[in-house]
Amino acid sequence: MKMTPLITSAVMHFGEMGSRWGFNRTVGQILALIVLNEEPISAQEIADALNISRGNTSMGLKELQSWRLVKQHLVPGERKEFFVPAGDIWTLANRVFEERRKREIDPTMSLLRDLLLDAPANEKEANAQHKLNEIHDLLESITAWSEELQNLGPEKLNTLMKLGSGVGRMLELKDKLRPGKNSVN
Amino acid sequence: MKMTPLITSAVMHFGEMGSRWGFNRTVGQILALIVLNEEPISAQEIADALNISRGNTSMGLKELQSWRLVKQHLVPGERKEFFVPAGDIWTLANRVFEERRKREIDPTMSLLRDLLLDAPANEKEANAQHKLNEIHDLLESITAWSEELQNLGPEKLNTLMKLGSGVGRMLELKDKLRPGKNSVN
DNA sequence: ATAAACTTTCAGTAATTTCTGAAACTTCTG
DNA sequence: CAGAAGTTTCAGAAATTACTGAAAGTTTAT
Repeated sequence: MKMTPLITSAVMHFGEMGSRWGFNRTVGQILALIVLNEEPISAQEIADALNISRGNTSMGLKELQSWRLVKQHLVPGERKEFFVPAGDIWTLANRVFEERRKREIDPTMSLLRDLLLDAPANEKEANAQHKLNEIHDLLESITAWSEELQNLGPEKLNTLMKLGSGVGRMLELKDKLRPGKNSVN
Repeated sequence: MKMTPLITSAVMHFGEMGSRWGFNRTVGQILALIVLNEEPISAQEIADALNISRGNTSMGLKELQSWRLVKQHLVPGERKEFFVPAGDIWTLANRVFEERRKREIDPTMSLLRDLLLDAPANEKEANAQHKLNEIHDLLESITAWSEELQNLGPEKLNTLMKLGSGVGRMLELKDKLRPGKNSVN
């Protein structure tokens, strides 16, 4: 399980970036290693390759499973558990988005909803509530959007992508085609 | 500068979430406080309201300025510096996206480009490079997409939003309307 | 030029997060 | 069922990150 120089660079980098992506260095490294290895890899091999303790490896794998980024892979005849990516790159990216949304947006939405229920005690609070409401709506849009894009799937998303700045023009086109209607539904 | 209970809850929550959004607790609290206060607020007032040291406040404000989320606001006749949000909620959200992209995606894209330049040393590396290439392309799409959506601006984005799952159908519609063309451009 | 009012910096400390490794646990095999 | 092969847990240690507060710096007024 010695890593080639190329894989080492990539794994180290994903470790550094890990913390920015919502998990820690080790978890980032483990993920990179699993994704870049065509063969399933055992926990012990991971610990050896990355020079980390077996315990830490176990925790990292647990976290990656909770993010649904890696899954176990049973090799017939082997006692150990092996690990493989939980899907292709597109799937993994989607999972990261989803999990991050759960951790970064949902709790805030929930708090904002609560705070908006109470009647404002005074002028100051009324103003703050207005701002909070704006934030709430924005987060709601972002959530809806990201779900939308996910459902679209990679192919259609790519079509839309290639449209580039044409998206704006297409929206105008649509309005001309179906005057008086605001939705295709 | 005593905070009302509502504002306190919101500020505390944004503090907790701060770390998940890419900055630390204090920075999150300062941002919330500035956004929720209609009046410009001084560094000293912030330090008092949040019970943090003047030094920490200064560093937090510096960071928020580096994210382009707050800006200074000179009150005529006052010696102190006051602070206000650097724009409306939409603008602030965009800035957060942009800054995070710079920190979370750009460095990886750059590394990936480098790693893809070298010829693979063996079978293993060739496979890894293929995966890295997929990741690179995905990140590129994400970047292009987010720029696109930002340029669209909130109004058009909302139109698109309301379309909901109709976006997919609209793409098909487009293809029927302009057979043989793959772009509106 | 001095002093007053304010801001920034940064060395040291405090708080938080991550990692280790030994012990406990689980499964399989003979 | 004993023990071998493997996994997980978790208390304490190590590493990292954030915070304080005093000293240095800046700007304005007189």
